[in-house]
Amino acid sequence: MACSSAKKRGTALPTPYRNRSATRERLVRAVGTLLAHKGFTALGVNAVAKEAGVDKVLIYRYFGGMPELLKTFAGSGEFWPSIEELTGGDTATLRQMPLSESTAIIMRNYIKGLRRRALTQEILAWEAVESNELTQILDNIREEVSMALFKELSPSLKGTDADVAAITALLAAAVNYLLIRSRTIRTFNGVDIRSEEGWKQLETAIIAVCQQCFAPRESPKKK
Amino acid sequence: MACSSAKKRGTALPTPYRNRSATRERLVRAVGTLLAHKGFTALGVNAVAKEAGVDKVLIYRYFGGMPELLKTFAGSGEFWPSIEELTGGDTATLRQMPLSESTAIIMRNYIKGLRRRALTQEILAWEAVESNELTQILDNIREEVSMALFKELSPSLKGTDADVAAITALLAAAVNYLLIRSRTIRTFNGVDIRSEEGWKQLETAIIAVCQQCFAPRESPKKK
DNA sequence: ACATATTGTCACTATACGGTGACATAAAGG
DNA sequence: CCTTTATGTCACCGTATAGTGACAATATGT
Repeated sequence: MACSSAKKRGTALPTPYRNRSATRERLVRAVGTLLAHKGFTALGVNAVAKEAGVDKVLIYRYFGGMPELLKTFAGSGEFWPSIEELTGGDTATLRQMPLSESTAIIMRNYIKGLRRRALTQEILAWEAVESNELTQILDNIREEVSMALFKELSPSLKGTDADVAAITALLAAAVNYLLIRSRTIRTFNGVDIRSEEGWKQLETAIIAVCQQCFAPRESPKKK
Repeated sequence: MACSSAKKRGTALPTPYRNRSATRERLVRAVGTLLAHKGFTALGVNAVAKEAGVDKVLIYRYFGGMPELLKTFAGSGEFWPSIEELTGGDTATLRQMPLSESTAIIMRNYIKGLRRRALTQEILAWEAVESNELTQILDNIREEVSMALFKELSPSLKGTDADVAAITALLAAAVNYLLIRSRTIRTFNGVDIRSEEGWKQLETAIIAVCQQCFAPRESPKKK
């Protein structure tokens, strides 16, 4: 594709820069850098074109508009932890564990995976105020992954009375919210959500919740 | 709006409509209705002035600008559950309860109090993307209330090993997030966050977490 | 080499925004 | 009564946005 076309007529300009796919890619990458750098409030055709160093009309020519460009951007990276990332790779052994253990591992990987994705955090904040191609794609992936995880852990689900879906929903929602808010505030409920210690604190709390709520029944006293 | 003022100079029209405080109030109320109706993305001097039916220059004359108007609006209503609302009124009896009970009550009141405040939910979403006079005030109130609650429950805090601050932070954060997201998505982790049943499900899950994690130690085995 | 289609630049429209100055009109006070 | 002050209306400025048409420069195919 990168047809680094030969010079044609004379005048060697070392700039064979008339490459459609290259500029397309520059635009897509510009979305990412702009999103990570300035946030989504600054994301518009003018800003993206300026960041990419090309004319904004090419956004319309090559993508049809910002929505399509966003869609392309959404497919250009991994914005969400995959099942492998969440489970640590071996779902087989995870399935054998008690639910209190497996959910703790998953939540720990979830925190780690999201904390290192600055772009995803930005999109998470975006999702709070707007629904567009990008956020919908991310929402779909999230829901698919969680459903697949439930399927994966289904044998473990029998051993508990707790509402696993609701409790894990709460924990994941809490992580999402605190990540979003850490961009604008420092403490939430007295917890420092900007420091490493604060997140260690939250992580151990989450693991404690998993262990307390999903603990295997040792003495089947009731039912 | 229809300032049916007298036509020309003569004759007393029964419309003494040159009232500063009245227009001030109209502007403040316009912020509320606009915020509840169109969301904060539509909140600007032009929109507020149009909604109030007055000229936007009065926003500058009477308030100095949007930030001050927002500040006034923030002081014009109760956007956050008070301690009384969260505790149910009698903090004395609450203090006697085991922590698993008192936190459950507080969380239940928190959900109820926030679910009925549509405007607060809008501001919560706003906080995800921007920091302004209104959101800062709300953040301060929230932190103050939570700190006051901790003080109120301090006698109960001795009886547990759990990190009460971290766990309650998680639960409150989860409620905030799910309320925000319910405006744009229907299900989160398989839970229907738009239905009454879904929130009942979440509420029982939260209460279960409180009971499991803050349960009083019956058998003091360690320490 | 030439004609053609592609790639890119520029200028422009229309719209909306925050903000300000000039001016009309009403109330208040002498 | 007339003057002064407060209240409200209007027109405008500068800026930024999304989007489009015209045109230059380059690559491509014959």
